[in-house]
Formats: sequence, structure tokens, C-alpha cells
Amino acid sequence: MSKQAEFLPTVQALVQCYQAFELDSAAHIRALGLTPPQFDIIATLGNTSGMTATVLGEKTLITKGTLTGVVDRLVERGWVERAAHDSDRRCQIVRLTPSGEALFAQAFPAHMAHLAACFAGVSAAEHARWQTALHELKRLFKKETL
Amino acid sequence: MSKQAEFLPTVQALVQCYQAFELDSAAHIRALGLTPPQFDIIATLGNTSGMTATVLGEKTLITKGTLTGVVDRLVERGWVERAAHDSDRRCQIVRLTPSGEALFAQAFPAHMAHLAACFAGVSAAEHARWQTALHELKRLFKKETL
DNA sequence: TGACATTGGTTCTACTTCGAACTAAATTGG
DNA sequence: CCAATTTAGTTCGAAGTAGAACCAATGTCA
Repeated sequence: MSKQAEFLPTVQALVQCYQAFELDSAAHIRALGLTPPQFDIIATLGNTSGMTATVLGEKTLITKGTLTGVVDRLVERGWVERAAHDSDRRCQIVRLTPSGEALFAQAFPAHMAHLAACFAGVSAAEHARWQTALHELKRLFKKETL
Repeated sequence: MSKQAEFLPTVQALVQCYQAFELDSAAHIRALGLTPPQFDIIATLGNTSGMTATVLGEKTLITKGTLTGVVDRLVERGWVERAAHDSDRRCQIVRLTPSGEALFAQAFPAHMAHLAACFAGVSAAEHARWQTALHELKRLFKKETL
């Protein structure tokens, strides 16, 4: 079992990399007056005409039980609304209100600009290398569930 | 601003990679009867004679407010205990009980084996490549805070 | 068509999370 | 030696999280 130690630095690097990103990103999002999941939902609904809660959960990787609460709070704040689905009465369409559209138009570019600043001076080749590595690594964990 | 889109696939790949790992890892830890932070603490305290809550928080990246609650629940379950510090009455030493040591001896190798299975057949060169990419990427977010 | 399984969302419980306010115990400086 | 500051932990409030139980609507199929 001497090979046991081989993967640990990789796992640690992944966790530390993600946490560094998340810390930085979340701090900027909170400064915009949103929580990270709230931003995620606003960003996902932006430039769409809405989607069912199930699809929204799939896109944002938020489980349905959690999604109910997050959407509730966004509805309370007037940024999001629930509408009936045409043909399936079980479904509901979640979409931005005009106020939510305005928030999206302001917060989304602001956060993109923040991220762009982090990546300033990075070459396309570096992006390609990182994306390759991350996709390879992801497959190790995803294949477990397939 | 056409370069704006360049970093988005990288960010998405990072988030998806981490979440795939976390999903898989957390499911295995829950199957062991622990939550991820609880496992983190048990693993950190294993093979030590205990440490202060502050040090434990630094090693596990759990903030002190959160740590109080997590340790409380571990104490309730009898896996961990709080002891007085010799010279500084503000501090307390958190350490495993014999029952906690037994849990560590069982759960830690089990989880290592689970991770090792995910990484089966991965070469040292691949590990090196991934670690390089992750460290480069991390530096982009960490330098913001320095 | 009618029992049965599936799907979409909500509710509930236990837990984690951050940040800020707070108490108690050191430490530092004048 | 005492006041001001720092440090260690706890407490509190608002929020997110997974998973399980649940209800209602839909689909399946015999």
C-alpha cells in the first residue's frame, strides 16, 4: 500500500484550489448583496424565459429540497416568480421578474468582470491545459455513478 | 470583451470537477455514519495527542463559529473530548476518545481505500500534471488575498 | 379502465456555514 | 501595575445542504 499516498496530494490540490476560488468568488457575490446559490439561480434564469424547477435544479446542481427554499427567498425579494406550466400541472415555471432582470443585468457583468480580472494575462493554451486536466479528473469520480 | 468567454469553461470545469469529487466522497463518508466535516475532524485528530480548537480549525478550514457546533456533536457521540490547556486557560485541547480512536482506525482506512479505487490505474505522470494545473489555478485566486 | 409505478415539488429534520457580537483570559505599553 | 488591545471560544441569526417522507399529477400496461 505504498501507492496509497500517491493520490492524496492530487485530492488536496483539488480541494484547496476549489476553496480558494469559492472563497474569492463568494466574497464578491456577497458584496453584491446575494448569496452564491442565489446568484447561481439569477445567472441561470437570465436571458431565458424561465424553466421548470427540476431543470433549474439540474443546471445549478441544487437538490430539489434545497431549491424550494432558495426560490422562496428570491420570490420574497421580488426577483423571481413561479408560474403554472401549460400542459403538466405538477410542474411550475420559475422565471425572473422585471426587477430580477434588472438585477441580472447589473450583477452578472459585475461578477464576470471580477473573474476576468483574476484570469488577466492567462493564455488560451493555459486554459486548454487546465480544462483538459479538470475533465480528466472529473471523469474519475463521475464514472463511479455511471 | 470577446475574451470574456475564455475563462468560463475553465471555471465551469473546476466547479464540476470538485462537485463530482465531493458528491462521491460525501456519499461514501455518510455511508460510514459521519458527515464530511465530522470525518475531517476525526481524520485530523487521528494519530495525534490532540490540538487546540484554533489549530484544528486552521487544519480543517472550518471557521471557529462552525467548529464549536461540530465538536459539540462529536462530544455528544462520545468520539471526542475537550480538555484544559496547561498554561493558557482560554485554550482547550480537543482530542479523540478511545471510542474515537477506534472509529478513526476503521473509517479512515475505509475512506482511503475508496479514494484509491477511484484513482486505480492512474500514472504518476498524470498525478504530476494534475497537481501542476491545480496549483497554477489556485494561485490565480489566492493572489487576490495576498 | 383501473392498479401501479414514476415524476415534480414541498415539507421536515439534522447538520453545516459564515459573519458578527459577545465573554473571558492573556498580553502589551505606558 | 493598570488600561487598552489581542486572542480563544461561544452564541446567535440567516442561509444553504442532503436525504427521506410525503402529496398530487402523470404515465404505464395489462
